Amino acid sequence: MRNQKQNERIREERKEQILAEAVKQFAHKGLFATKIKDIAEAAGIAQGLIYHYFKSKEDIYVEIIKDALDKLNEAVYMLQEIQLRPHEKIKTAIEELLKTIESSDNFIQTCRLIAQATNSTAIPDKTKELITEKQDLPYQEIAKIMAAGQQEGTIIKADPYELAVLFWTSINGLAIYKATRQGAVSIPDARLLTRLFLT
Amino acid sequence: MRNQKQNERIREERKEQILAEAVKQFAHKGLFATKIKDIAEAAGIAQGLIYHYFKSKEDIYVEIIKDALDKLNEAVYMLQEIQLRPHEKIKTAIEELLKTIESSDNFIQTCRLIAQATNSTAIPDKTKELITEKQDLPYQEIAKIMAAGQQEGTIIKADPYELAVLFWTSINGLAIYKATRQGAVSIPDARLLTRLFLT
DNA sequence: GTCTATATCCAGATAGAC
DNA sequence: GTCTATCTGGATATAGAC
Repeated sequence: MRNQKQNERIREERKEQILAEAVKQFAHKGLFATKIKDIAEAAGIAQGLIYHYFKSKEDIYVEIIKDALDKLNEAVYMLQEIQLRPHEKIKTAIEELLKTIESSDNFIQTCRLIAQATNSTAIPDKTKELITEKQDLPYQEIAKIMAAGQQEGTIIKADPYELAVLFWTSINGLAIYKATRQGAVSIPDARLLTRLFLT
Repeated sequence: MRNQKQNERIREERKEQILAEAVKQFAHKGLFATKIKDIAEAAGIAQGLIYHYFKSKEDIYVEIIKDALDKLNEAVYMLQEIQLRPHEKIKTAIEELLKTIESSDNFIQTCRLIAQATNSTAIPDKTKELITEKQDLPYQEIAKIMAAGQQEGTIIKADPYELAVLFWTSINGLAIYKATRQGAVSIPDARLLTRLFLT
């Protein structure tokens, strides 16, 4: 039936619209300081309508954190596919990530959301599970690449996982830095950071 | 009068005790997820008694964030005093900071508090002012040292402030990393990070 | 100084009209 | 599907007894 299909499309669109506003609010203020009213107002709908689309505020949050973690992991998987030698993978990864930090609000929001969720014990249990489940993969993948590069003698000798920790904490730190000083901030050149890992 | 003095001492002790518990709670859960009841319970006192010592939850928070920022700045000032050549200052600073991250909960809590406050727009105005007022000093100081080291040819050529950004975002990232995985996590060796700045 | 009891408010969630 | 009105719980903050 035509109407049913159309209704479903509207429903999906509304859901996306609510999620999009919720992402912004959560990224800027966190789970507890964000009020359902804020999200509704930003989306230009009545406060009660949110509950036509989501069971609770927590539900929205969980879905958003899940998306954020998935997005990050997906990016890491893509890195895995690229046909490059290990040290070149690290180099391009850093270049791309820093470029994304400078240009895209989306990625920064993802970082902020994950940082907040990771840094707070007062998040829903579902969120905690998602984090313990999905948080480690990026570290593992980068560690693998580091180890491979060490075999080729192009990556500095050190515990690969520690290098991965350094990799992600730097990237993450820079993303948060950028997020908290909107406007003209200069992100360090990718070559600086690359130097940290290459022989 | 003996009684008055004693009362004042008790008053100060209670205040410190409340602040100490509040720091823990805020560091773990943030301003909005932390309830006055939580703090009171952790301190082993009645919920209402908090208001005998502080005007509001926000007031406690502001005082704590102020202390955290001051503590960081104080550490930076101490670095300034040390009689060392620039590249050695950077080296010792990294060593000391990483050592502190590994051993002291205090410093990590400070990092968490500042990170949360910096990363959220939903904090009290007083807190915002404190941050804009005190946040930049550590970056400036490290940038100065970097510039001095460049004069001597011991620090890598790059914008000094960008190097400072890299310095603090790395340290901060590692502190948060450690905070969120309590237990056996290995922080990268200081030499790795030092390598990033020295020629 | 400390506690218990309570006023007040606000936000999440529901009910029901359109 | 959307809105307005409302219920309800919980949290901040205050009042008053001890």
